[in-house]
Amino acid sequence: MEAGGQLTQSRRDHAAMIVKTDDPSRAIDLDLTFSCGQVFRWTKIEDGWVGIIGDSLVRLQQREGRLLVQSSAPLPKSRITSYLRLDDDLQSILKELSRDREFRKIVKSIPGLRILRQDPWECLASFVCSRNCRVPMIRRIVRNISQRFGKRVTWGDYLDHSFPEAEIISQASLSELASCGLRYGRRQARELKELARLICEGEIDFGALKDTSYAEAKARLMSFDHGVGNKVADCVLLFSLEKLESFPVDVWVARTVAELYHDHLRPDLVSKAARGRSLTPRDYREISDFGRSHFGRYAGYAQEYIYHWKRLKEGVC
DNA sequence: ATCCAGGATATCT
DNA sequence: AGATATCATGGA
Repeated sequence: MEAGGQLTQSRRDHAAMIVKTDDPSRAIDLDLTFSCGQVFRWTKIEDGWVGIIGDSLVRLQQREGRLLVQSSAPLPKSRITSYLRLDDDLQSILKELSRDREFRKIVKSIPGLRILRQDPWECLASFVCSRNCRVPMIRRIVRNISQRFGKRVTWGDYLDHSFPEAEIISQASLSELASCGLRYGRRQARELKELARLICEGEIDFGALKDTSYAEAKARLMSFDHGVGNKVADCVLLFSLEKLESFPVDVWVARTVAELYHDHLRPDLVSKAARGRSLTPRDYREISDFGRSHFGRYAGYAQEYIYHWKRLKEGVC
């Protein structure tokens, strides 16, 4: 191919694709969406967010009523809109969730926060690693795993690594995994390896889980005793398996629900959650079930708004 | 130093 | 079935 053709090809790859977000139903705030603790591998560089979708390095820039998208390799626009869940009518969802004064206040303070549609394996691995960690540490662990086991991707000045396939992790050494910062000695490393193996062997089939009900998919994910309990399962179901009714409960959500909706919970649970005490499975179920019954089919969105609003208010992030 | 983090599991009563 | 003990680490 002649030089002119290559230049044209190169320009086409690096030209910014425009995704329109001017309609209120497609509103999105990248800062809120990437820093709300649902995903751990996007970083803000200058005025853009850089991360990986599939095997491509992607840079997203927020502009008035639109997003500018650039990537190291051509990506169909549908891949971007799917990842960002721009197919969710955010305006309608938030309207449906705004059933009380407290929640309307929350929505008003952080409009444009969206749930993403993540890769299930990366999401599962991330939240298995999340146990006993704060968000910045989760980010570091997931980054370490990617750097050590993922594929190197470069694009201009940017360098990053894809998240390693389950097959790679299923063959990784425990000590090498543990040295990425996983907790509890080699225990979490073993859990991650076992989960990777189950995925490779088809025992965990994300496609099938997407087509299953929330309750069945959750029971399946929790049935292996490899580090996936209530909380991790709910996060994976919400952030990567289309279960928007999932209502994950961590210490922040428990505390905030106890504060805002104390009339709906047992008094002893309210005081326990307010003090940040750890929850029993029964406590977890009570708060999570409340979330689903109060907010309905989009309870997961409500959970994420509550979580991020509280953390911003407390100055944690 | 002490406390805590987007908890899960094995082991009791 | 529901409470309790244990796991074990970087950072504030």
